[in-house]
Amino acid sequence: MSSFEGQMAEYPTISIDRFDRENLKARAYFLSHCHKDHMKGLRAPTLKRRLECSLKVCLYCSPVTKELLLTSPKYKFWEKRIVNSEVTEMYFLSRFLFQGNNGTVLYTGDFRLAKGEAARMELLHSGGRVKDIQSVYLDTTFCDPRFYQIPSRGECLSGILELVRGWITRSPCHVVWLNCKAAYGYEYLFTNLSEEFGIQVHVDKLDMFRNMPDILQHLTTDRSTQIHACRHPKAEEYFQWNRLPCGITSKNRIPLRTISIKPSTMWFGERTRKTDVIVRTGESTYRACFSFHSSYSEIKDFLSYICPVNAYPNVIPVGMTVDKVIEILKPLCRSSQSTEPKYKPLGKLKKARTLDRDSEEEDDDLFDDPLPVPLRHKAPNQQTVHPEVFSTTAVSENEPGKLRQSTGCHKAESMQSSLVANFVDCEESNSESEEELEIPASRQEDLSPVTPSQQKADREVPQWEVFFKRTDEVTDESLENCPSSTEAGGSLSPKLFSDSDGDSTHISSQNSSQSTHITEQGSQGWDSQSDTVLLSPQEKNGGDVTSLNKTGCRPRIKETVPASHLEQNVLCPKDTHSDLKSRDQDITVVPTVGEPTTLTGREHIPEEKSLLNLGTNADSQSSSDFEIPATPEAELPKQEHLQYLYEKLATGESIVVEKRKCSLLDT
DNA sequence: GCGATCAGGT
DNA sequence: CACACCTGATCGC
Repeated sequence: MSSFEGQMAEYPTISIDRFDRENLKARAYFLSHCHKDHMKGLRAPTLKRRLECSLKVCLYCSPVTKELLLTSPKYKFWEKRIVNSEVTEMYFLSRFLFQGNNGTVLYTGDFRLAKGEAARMELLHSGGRVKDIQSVYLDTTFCDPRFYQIPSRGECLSGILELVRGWITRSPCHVVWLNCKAAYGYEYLFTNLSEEFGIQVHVDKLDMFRNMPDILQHLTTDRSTQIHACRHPKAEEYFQWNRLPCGITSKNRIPLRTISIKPSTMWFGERTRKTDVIVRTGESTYRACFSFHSSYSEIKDFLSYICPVNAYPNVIPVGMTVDKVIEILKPLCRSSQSTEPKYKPLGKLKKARTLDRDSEEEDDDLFDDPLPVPLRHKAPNQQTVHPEVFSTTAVSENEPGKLRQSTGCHKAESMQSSLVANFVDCEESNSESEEELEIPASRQEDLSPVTPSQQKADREVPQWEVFFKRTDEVTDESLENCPSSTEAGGSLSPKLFSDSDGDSTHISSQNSSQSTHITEQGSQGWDSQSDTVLLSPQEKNGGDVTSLNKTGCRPRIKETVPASHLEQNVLCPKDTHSDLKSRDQDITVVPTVGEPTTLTGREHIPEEKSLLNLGTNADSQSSSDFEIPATPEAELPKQEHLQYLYEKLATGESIVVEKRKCSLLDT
């Protein structure tokens, strides 16, 4: 369960995966995926009211997330306020990378990345090197030595396929029920099963996938299939009586023979031999290994690779404490690894400021100073916000050719001061106040969007600068003032399965590791296992990464990835005029969004960015970089640092050199 | 009546 | 073990 409060110390004016409390004041929202624990407050009346008053407030999420979100009427009010942030959907994970004056910050969302895979993620690299990441807000669900290793996705999928095969091939009346807990996230499992056996998977509803053909084709509402993933509150009880959640108990008058497979996380210690990706828990019940999150060793591998200055846990595993988790993360962060001086994030440049900043801003200077260095390593959600000024740039990878940048500098007012003012000026009136400028329609069109529906939204897209401003527009008071809104086993081969009691294992993960075949397929999911590789968008047919590959196109493993050229991918909001100014100073949001679930579909979006990645490389990064591991350990003298400095020097910006200190969350 | 929270269960 | 919900009870508005 995510305990992330929604705000990042570096960019406190935006909120991610949390929409309550302090987050009600955010200038922009980001949703990484549609799991309830990441949607807290998203449909609350208070937020809804705020939207009605603040026309600039938008929600950034991937098309797939948008699609799933809007399937529920409860979230319909967001429809016109959703901005497509999809960029590199090839990752199965949903993550956002923010690049701005306060440093490059990565919010991982929930993710699972196999060892070594970070090296293939273009968004994390620049110029053949790992980017200089100031902070990472990490999915630490399994950041506990107890969860040292979790069988790879490919291994797990392989085990499930074999289990299913051993059952459904016995007779048409032998059916399996996939007892899935979460609403989304198992799509890759369904699509792989469907593809493998040529049988669609029965689900209760599939309208949410209506625009995701690659998933849709593998699902059905016809209960006569042999593979079910339907759900019902009393499903377990039904199952006891050989009744599936959808109610059927027989086929052609012949009683069904059913087995249930419950995807659940299985983990193994550092030295334990990994085995049993499938465990038999009863006469006709099994548990199959399945994880949405990275294992302890995967987390460490990932973190040591990106080597950020700071790492903040988004989740505190049960039985752990924040301090303990931090103790684990800290040694993997830069400050503790080398003594080299590191450069602090630069504050906004004066030069940039003058250029970008809106004239209206009053006390810009007050906030000019570079952020106090080490961004506070306080808790992720720090209440005290420092006023900061910065310009933002959003790049959309979608349209390679069109890069829109928006830059602007804003300084933030202190919360108090801005509250009222903003509320009055901006929120109450639909017309944008000075701060929130209207974006020329033409410009907006340029933004990345894609789907028709989105275009509309895009038009209303607020300017990035606004988001990052520190002003808080909403106060309780203001909220109140707003107008109220109107609106069986036994027969299976012993080798394959083991009884939960113990001993026997069945489908060994070790063996399965060889099944590259399966693994490949598995790569579609968001998380790729060790052998799986990230797929490029194209492979998916424009579809989602996740799941799907199967449809016709088999994912190739080792694809080089994606690319998100960060620089290119920016979602960009407004401001054309300031365009290319000092890019460095702008905040770039590079959402690499994917549904954690496997849905990363972009199917509904035609042109898609599929092209995005591939082709163009933005700056210095070339796709070839993937193949080249970016010397993880090479801590320092990074070229990028030098390059960074050169750029700063070239633009006349000031550079602050900081002595390296270890400052991982100072708590 | 609704939402938020907690407990409990799958 | 944990997860990602669900349900139901309680409390407050």
